[in-house]
Amino acid sequence: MKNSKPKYKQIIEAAVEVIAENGYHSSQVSKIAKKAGVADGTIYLYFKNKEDILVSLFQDKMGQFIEKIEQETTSRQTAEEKLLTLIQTHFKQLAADHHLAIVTQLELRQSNKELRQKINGVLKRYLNVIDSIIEEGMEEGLFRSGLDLRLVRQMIFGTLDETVTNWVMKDQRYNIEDQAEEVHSLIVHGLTHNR
Amino acid sequence: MKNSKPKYKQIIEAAVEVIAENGYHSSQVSKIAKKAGVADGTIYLYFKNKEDILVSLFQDKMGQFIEKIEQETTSRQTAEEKLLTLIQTHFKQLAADHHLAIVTQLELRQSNKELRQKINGVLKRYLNVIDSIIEEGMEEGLFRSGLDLRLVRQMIFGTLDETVTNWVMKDQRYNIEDQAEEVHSLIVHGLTHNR
Amino acid sequence: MKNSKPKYKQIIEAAVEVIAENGYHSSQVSKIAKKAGVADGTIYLYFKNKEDILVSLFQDKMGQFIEKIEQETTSRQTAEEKLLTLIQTHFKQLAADHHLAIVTQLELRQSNKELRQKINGVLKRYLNVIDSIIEEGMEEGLFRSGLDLRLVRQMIFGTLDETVTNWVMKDQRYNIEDQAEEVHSLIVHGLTHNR
Amino acid sequence: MKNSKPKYKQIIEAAVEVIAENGYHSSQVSKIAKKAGVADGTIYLYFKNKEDILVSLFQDKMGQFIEKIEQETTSRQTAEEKLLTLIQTHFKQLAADHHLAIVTQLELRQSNKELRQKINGVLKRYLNVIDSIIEEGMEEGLFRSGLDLRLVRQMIFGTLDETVTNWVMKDQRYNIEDQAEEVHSLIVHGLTHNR
DNA sequence: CATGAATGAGGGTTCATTCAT
DNA sequence: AATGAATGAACCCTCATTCAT
Repeated sequence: MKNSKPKYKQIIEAAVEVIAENGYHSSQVSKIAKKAGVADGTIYLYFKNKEDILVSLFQDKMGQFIEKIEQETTSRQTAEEKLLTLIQTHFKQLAADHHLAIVTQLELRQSNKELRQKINGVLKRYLNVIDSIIEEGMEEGLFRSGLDLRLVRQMIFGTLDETVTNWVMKDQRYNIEDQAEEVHSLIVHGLTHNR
Repeated sequence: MKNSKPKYKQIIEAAVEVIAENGYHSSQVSKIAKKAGVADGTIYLYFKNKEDILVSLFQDKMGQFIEKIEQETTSRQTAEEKLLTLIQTHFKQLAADHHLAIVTQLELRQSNKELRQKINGVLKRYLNVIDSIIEEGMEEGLFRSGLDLRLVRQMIFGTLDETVTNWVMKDQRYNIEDQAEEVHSLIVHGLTHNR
Repeated sequence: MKNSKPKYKQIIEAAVEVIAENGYHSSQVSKIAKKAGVADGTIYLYFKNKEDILVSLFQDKMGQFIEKIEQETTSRQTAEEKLLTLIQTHFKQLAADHHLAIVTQLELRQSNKELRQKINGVLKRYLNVIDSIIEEGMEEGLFRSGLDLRLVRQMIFGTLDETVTNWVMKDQRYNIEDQAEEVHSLIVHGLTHNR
Repeated sequence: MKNSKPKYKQIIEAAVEVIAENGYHSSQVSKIAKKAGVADGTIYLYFKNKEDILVSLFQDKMGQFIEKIEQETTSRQTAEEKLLTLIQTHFKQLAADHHLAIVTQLELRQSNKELRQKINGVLKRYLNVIDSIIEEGMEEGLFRSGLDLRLVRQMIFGTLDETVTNWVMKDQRYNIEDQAEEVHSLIVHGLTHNR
């Protein structure tokens, strides 16, 4: 009675698994349908086309991802603590879902420009969280005032993304959560001596 | 006198243009051949297969790219100056070749895992340059000792890559070279007050 | 009512016709699909690849061919009669299907070694029928004992095959069934006087 | 001075080797040219096209083959002896040139109908030798009069051809010359008791 | 809602042949 | 005579999407 209901979810979960296991280019709609336990045609009752599966997948998973980060960071006091929490939560969540990590860091990047732009739309919410923390830090006087918001955001996101991608490409063989503090320190203090 | 360029070069230049203009997945071998002014079959006298064009393109262009960076940085005195020069040269070169920027930042990422691994092989040389500068900075006492080389490298590369990608995705509408100093400052000093 | 034939059969029949009319090397999959009245892709729902069409065609047609020969021969009393019936049935069946005759005698021989080996596998069953008749004839005392089974089999099959091939190459302009008795006589009695 | 002369021969010998070693469909003109030690274009100074190489090869080799058979058979007294000699010489020559055996029995059969018809033109001379022996045998009273010349010719040629082909397909692992007498006996006396 | 058989467009690669040198 | 770089036509197969049931 309820098992047959959330076909939508079923299909998205299947897509994550199939893409993580087979790679983006070997993830045919029929393979996803099979893994989801539905007929090929059924996919098209829930998704406009194949790309729509991927966008929905990303929206769905990233929505939760960001929500969690929003939750965890708001409870912190200072911008510095919030930033640390953001990094820790970012790492923790991807470490907790190996399939998702592979899909977001490696496989979904192989999509075309159009799809990547939609993906960027989803990411905007995450970037806004980063922006808020930076602005708060500047207001607090903790961070230098006059920072170029866009550049800082790119530094932070670029650093996290590159860090996670390298970890995934190394088959997630080390514990990435252990590196949150050092990454945080690098971002906050840079390469030079902390006074 | 006019077509005296060796076919190999001709084809690589054509590939950059075709990919930049049409996108990775719409860049058929026949389109590249046409742009290069040669027959389809001629491509295969100079390249093993389509992937080989792309790998060669990347090796060729990145080879020059890195070489230039190596040249420019070695003439600088301190690690800090070298890092600034690296960033400036990185930005300057991509700003000077819009097509190449599109190809490396957006289109070539859509390739499959196998090709991306070959691309990473080429990038290694660039990462080594970064590593040397960091190590030099630590020896000089300019940078904190005890930095995790891999993390720092990932921060620097991730930041530059993300910065350039955003600039390309915004259709290169602003001058990225102007941002080199601020990016450098962020990396060296972090978000907090310098001293 | 009219297209009720299963697609599998439809495609095989189309393949025989197309190959007989156009020759092996001009028989593209798309041509077979068109003749069969299905889309190109449909072919691949029923056959693994192009070669599989040809192997299946041969298995299917030769299966019936040999079955018929087995049926007809078993009802005969002596080995000599069985051999005559085998020759008659062999000729009769190919005479009844001109397209098939062209395909088996001329076109399928142009296939590569791999395919020809699979074809030989199918032929084994026919060769076994011949062997049985020879052995029976020797046991009956009708044929010389001590005959080299392999050589005799090769003589019989080689003679029939060459006879049919010549008839096909002469555009099947004479009645090959009329020659069954004389061929039989040659095989059984050789060139010399029958006592 | 003389080494460079018979390019024509050089190319034909190269073709036999290349085809025997690589198979018909993997024997590109460039491969033959390389083995012959000439440039690709040079081939076309001596042969009209690729097919012409193969026809010439067959004419050349079969010319010698048949010549030898003509020589050996004429010196024999009776038709029966001549037939035995024909079989022995046929087997002996192919046994002496493994490459040629592979090419004529297996590889050249993969050619298209047109080429095979030209090949048959060359074989006519061989078939004439067979015909003469049969006619002689009938005149001598050794063979039954009233034999259908074409059928007998097909039986003899079909038997020899099938015998040799089987031997080649079994990688020439046994001595085919040893079987000449038994094959001869089968043809002359058939399956039944020799009186 | 669900199915799954059928569709058909699209592209990398080989290789016989040519021809300027 | 000889070269070999250049040509360009030709084809099998995959897979996202549809639609009759």
